[in-house]
Amino acid sequence: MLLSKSCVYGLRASLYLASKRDGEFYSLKEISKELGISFHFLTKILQQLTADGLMESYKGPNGGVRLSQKGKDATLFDLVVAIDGLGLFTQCALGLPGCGSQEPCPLHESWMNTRGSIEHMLKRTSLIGIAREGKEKHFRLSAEGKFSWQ
Amino acid sequence: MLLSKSCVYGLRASLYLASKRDGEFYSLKEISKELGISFHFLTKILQQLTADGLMESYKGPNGGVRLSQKGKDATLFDLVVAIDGLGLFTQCALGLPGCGSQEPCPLHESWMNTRGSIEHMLKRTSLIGIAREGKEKHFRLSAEGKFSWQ
DNA sequence: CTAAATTAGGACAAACAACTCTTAAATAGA
DNA sequence: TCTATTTAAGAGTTGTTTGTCCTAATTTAG
Repeated sequence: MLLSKSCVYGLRASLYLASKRDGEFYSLKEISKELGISFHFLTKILQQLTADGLMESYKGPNGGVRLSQKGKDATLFDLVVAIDGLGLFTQCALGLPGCGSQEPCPLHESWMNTRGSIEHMLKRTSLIGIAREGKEKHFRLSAEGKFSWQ
Repeated sequence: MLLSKSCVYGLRASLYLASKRDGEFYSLKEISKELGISFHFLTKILQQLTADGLMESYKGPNGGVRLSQKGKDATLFDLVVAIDGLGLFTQCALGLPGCGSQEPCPLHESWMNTRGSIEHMLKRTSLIGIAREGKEKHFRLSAEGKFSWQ
């Protein structure tokens, strides 16, 4: 698959937060339930995004997580890189180290283009953009339809 | 990563065979050594391609594998599907089951396009096409440069 | 101050992908 | 026929990803 499960869960949780009231904290319990993601697993992933500065967390009753300013400004590319790293956008399609225009593998040229189009797609898509569009078009964020845009 | 290691190894071995003398058998020992791939692991992968009809094998001294006619006609898409399956070309970027134009996830439209461009790239690239081009341009198929086009 | 709710963090378990090893079957050649 | 060479097939091992569980640490409310 293109993105790891961790990455997909992180993206969906981020889109969830982007769709909610700005500045408020939402508990992991609620997010995991509405999106149908394992609570403990999601905790790990969002801890990573919090450590990365894309989210802010608050402990205690009525605590939870929310997007930081950096998170609100983020594109999907920023989130993917935060979780899966840059590999998808830098590595050779055939896994050859040092593949480049100097010593290209047979797929180098084609893959550079395709890879670029993936990167471009993720970079031009912002969290808040999707949140805005999602409210009109009622995009899905969960398998069973538990989640709905406000 | 986009493709599994098994898939990448299968692709590289197929490109290896496409670059060699047509109709001759090449031993897995030789292929694995020149491409720097574990012998036993490569064996498994090429067994799969043989079972799929993309390669033919011959046991005993001077035995080995070669591309079948189906293999010679194959595009990279055929090989990827044989090893990694159709998932990359059918699944939702956010892993949501039943994602489609009826109930799209936020990435559906964009991902359809990107996914299509990956599919198109793999479908327009044939093994023999690369083998021909590789002899001119000396593409790399192995990490340490053990392999060279004839 | 105490209890409850929440995230943080580590250890653990299960599933899968990647790789290794051993034995069997087929074939060629002496 | 016998031996060496090669693919076939299955079992086993290792490592990574995914998922679970338990114990802190923090904060709110009573």
